[in-house]
Amino acid sequence: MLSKKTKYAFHALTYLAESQDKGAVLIQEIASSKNISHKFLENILLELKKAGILGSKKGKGGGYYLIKKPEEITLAKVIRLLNGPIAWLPCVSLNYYEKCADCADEATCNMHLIMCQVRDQTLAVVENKTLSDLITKATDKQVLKY
Amino acid sequence: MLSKKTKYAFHALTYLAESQDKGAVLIQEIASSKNISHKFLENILLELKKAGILGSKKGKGGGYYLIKKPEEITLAKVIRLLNGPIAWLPCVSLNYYEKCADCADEATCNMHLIMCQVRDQTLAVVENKTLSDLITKATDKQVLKY
DNA sequence: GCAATACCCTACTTAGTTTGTAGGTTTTAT
DNA sequence: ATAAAACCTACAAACTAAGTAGGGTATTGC
Repeated sequence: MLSKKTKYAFHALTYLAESQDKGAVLIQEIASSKNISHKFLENILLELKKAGILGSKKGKGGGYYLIKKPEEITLAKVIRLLNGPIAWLPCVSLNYYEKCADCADEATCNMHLIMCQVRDQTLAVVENKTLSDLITKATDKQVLKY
Repeated sequence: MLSKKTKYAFHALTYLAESQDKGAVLIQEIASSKNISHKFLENILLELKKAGILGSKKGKGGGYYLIKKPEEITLAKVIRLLNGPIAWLPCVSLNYYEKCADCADEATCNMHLIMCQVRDQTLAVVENKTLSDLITKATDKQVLKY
């Protein structure tokens, strides 16, 4: 299951994507609009900034804004950042790999092979979907849900 | 990520599948063979029993045994039982469905649709793989790993 | 300049889940 | 009867997620 942190991140990102023409957006504006604790959201936006997804401007008139195009921000990147590994086992994780303690040979381990399949099937979706697939079209207004 | 409980369940099930001809197997035998705390494993086996996967025999000479053929026990069933929902969001879960608070219409929610895809891709694997895909062939001995 | 603004940073608290432990009860074979 | 083994309830410890607190620091508008 995706953590609240991850969901909040997607909420904030979609909000920012829809406000791209307005320049920097206040944390407070996103927080109250999406019903997220201001301080909690602050941490999330900071993480997204450190990951190179968001930029920020300090001082009066400051705020956060996207520094990438929505179609360049994959769901996989956001999920890995806020939620952690996508794989079900450390030994099949591409970004958080850890060797199995009780396994001699990954090439012949049945569980390993099956979990690789699960990972690849999942990645086939989330590596190819981006923020642009989440944002609502102006002409086709709808509520984002998750 | 799969919990230890889930991994332990798979370890125990593979052990039992490989011991099918020997009748009831002691908790202690599985626990020490797979390096699992006896008492913790006890709870897991009990859950598997209540789910109709295992049978048991009390008293002297008792133990646990499979009451289904390995090829009838899907990974999905075990994962749902010990690990919880397979879906990434409650609103796309087939077995643990919950409505989203902040969503009016699932049919038009972009996130909902994408998460359905992830779920279906995952299920395509784990609903079609069974315990028989995990057990080692007698002629092709290998170590199970996860 | 300077005060207001708003991001930045560290640490802490609270709540919930996972993992594991303890001890007793019931059932069965011998 | 007795020993063996599953069954059951409750609790404890460890870990993680979620949220809070308070100040520090850079920038901007006036």
